[in-house]
Amino acid sequence: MTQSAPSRLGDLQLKIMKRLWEKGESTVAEVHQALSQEKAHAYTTIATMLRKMEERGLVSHHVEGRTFVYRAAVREGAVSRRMAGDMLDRLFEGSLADMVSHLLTSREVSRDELTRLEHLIAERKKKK
Amino acid sequence: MTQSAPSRLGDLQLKIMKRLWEKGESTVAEVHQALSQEKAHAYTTIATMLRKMEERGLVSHHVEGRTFVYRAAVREGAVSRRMAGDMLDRLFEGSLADMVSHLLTSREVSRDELTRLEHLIAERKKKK
DNA sequence: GGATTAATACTACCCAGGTAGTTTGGTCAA
DNA sequence: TTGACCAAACTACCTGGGTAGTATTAATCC
Repeated sequence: MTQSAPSRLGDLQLKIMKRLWEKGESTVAEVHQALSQEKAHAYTTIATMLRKMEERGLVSHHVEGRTFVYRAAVREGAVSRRMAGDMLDRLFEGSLADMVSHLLTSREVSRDELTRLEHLIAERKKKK
Repeated sequence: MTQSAPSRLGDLQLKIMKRLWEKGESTVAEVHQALSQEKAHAYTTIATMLRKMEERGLVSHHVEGRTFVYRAAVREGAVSRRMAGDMLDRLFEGSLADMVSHLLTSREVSRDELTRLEHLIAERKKKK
């Protein structure tokens, strides 16, 4: 888990990472199985993608018998933060308030979410 | 401005769009000039990119003398919302609170921003 | 009129994400 | 021991973003 988090991941890559983060480890077959619930992929597509991702340092593998067992090589939090931060900078010049403002006008946000947000902000303000 | 906003734009494309949103209209030379402050691009790179973007419906042009004058064909707000919303769904399953939580832990946020955020949330809560 | 200039058009790459077929090699059961 | 099966390896292709060189064309300046 030393690899620094990338600021961009493709759709498929992100889905694969999510599976690995959730399960800790997975074989190609398991990842393929899991993702195929949502959309069909060829087995080899997943295998190829995992190989490419390993080259990029996103995942690593060890061998069990003759099957590869993959695990994430970057932490979920780090990736989320990098990607979200990147977007924040690219689109809103780093202004969190601008981003939230845009998202609030275009999306349904439950009362519950709003309350959670209030608490987050209040909490953060206290620490300053 | 009928074109529906795309959920992904490359770096260069976004920078070009920002220039067009800001100025309303620009020639290739003007866009090239503006972007070259930050990083050098060949003139033809900008011209090619604009042509590709027109194919995709992101911009349109009219001719003045023999130079093309480009303008945005999608609204800034629509693009920001689409892109930010896409990211929100991809990374945080749509939970705004999760996203803000992550961003608050990893970034400097001024007291001022926090206050703006508070107001945004409060405002939104009232309207529910 | 011919040379220069400045604009677009055309063409060609590279790279990464995504997709998947084909090949190879090991394992296991009949 | 041979054939079926399964896993990885290899190869190839498409797409879109990014990059830029070369060709063409039209105006304008001497």
